[in-house]
Amino acid sequence: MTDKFIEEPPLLRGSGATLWRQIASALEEDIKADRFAAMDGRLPTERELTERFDVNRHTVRRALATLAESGLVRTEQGRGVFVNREVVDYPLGKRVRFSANLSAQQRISAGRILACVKEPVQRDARTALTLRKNAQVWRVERMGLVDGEPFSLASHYFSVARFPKLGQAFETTDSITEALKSSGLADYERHETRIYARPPTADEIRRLALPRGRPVLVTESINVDSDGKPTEFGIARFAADRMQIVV
Amino acid sequence: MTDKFIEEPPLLRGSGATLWRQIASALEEDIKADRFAAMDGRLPTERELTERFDVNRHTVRRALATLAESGLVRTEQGRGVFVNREVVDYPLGKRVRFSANLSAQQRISAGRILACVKEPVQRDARTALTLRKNAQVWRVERMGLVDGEPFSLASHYFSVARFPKLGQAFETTDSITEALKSSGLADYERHETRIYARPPTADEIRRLALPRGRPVLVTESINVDSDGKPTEFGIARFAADRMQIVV
DNA sequence: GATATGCGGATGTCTAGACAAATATGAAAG
DNA sequence: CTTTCATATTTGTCTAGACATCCGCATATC
Repeated sequence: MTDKFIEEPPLLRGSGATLWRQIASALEEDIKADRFAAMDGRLPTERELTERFDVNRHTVRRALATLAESGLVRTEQGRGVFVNREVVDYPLGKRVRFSANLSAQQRISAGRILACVKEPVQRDARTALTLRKNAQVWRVERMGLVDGEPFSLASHYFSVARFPKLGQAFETTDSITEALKSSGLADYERHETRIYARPPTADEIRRLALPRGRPVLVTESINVDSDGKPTEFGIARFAADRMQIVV
Repeated sequence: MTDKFIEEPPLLRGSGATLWRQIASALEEDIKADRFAAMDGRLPTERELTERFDVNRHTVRRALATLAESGLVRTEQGRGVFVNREVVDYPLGKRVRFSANLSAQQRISAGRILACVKEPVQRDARTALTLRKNAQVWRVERMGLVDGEPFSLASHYFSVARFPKLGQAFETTDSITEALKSSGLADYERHETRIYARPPTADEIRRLALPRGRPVLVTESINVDSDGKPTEFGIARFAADRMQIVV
């Protein structure tokens, strides 16, 4: 068949169940069956839905409003209604490892090292890592993936003096933890994290596949080794509509 | 003035701010200033609000819907729209004292002893306090108040054999903890609590100022002393729309 | 006195249509 | 090729009216 919805059963009128509830649950079913994937998660327009269900536009809007209320979809004026990707919890405990926690959420996390360069330390990283002026640091750019989709963009800074051979490690692994281990750092924990949000750059919009007008959530975190000495300064940018930080 | 809303400033039309948002915030302000107290927390009818703001009924309903969404009011079909009294958290930890927790919630708790009688123990209390048949118990009826409003009705049972002079203590205090202390019980903790709900009696409707059709939430709890011996059996009835139990 | 019945008033649902605001798209201009 | 502009599309807001459903209350009936 050419149209998935051509055989839509008519709504039950005057049966106790309201029309808008029936529409909402029909759409909810479609969403959960991923039937809007072909339209990149976009729902039919309100006009199309009025034809599909043969009701007034306001009745469709009532249904969409409840779906938006429950977080299942979001409406964007002038663009359409879109299925919300599921929100990923991002816990910020001292000893929590993101990938381990994601496994608990039945998700697959992965990453890709985009770049690894040696450069003079800049202001924030220098303060965080307590380095002297003009010290050399590794800057590692990494894209985090959840279920294969771009999820985060992170810049990690490490002292070259402390980890002289860290750069080579990233030729064989995409994991920060692995690379640090091969450089002699067995364990670390989160020391301090600051969280804020800002509008995205054009690059972030493209790389994180951000919807128009959505901010990026930024975390700046300092990790320390078992002696409490700072080992890493990281700035991570997240698609704010796809995750929430849990403290 | 005879009408609090007679001088309602007209809504700003075409000023960027939507009418329903202006209506919602005007009503929110009225609610927070307690201006519906004279009507027992009932808002004007939708028809009256359309006249007050000079808009269509649907526009008023849009505003009311958002207020209901945020929990500020509740609508009852065929009756009206009512201000929700704020919900009080009632934690059920072993060592938690209600009044102390309420202070943390910026509320004032108090109580009033309604009655204190000596009588033969009944079934539930006898099981809970492990007393023999026909043993005498104190039954203390107490009304709990939060911010001066009736909040709970509780029956407390204590063994007369264990606390022979407890009855006199309530002539000078309204606090259960105080009275027990004067009878030699310095400390106790919560042992077990069962929770259920049922329709209220006429007396409970009156004393707790229950809205029509609302159930009472009932807790049956056993407190024990530091040796683990049961000291108190209590049945408390709460207005379920004014509190939630936190376990 | 207790029980039905009916009525008015309240909120709930649905339809119909208009205009506003934001967006997407393609044509025209530089 | 890029920018600007007009236009069509899409969602947002508001109005108008009809009927349904639920509630409270007065009245009638047994």
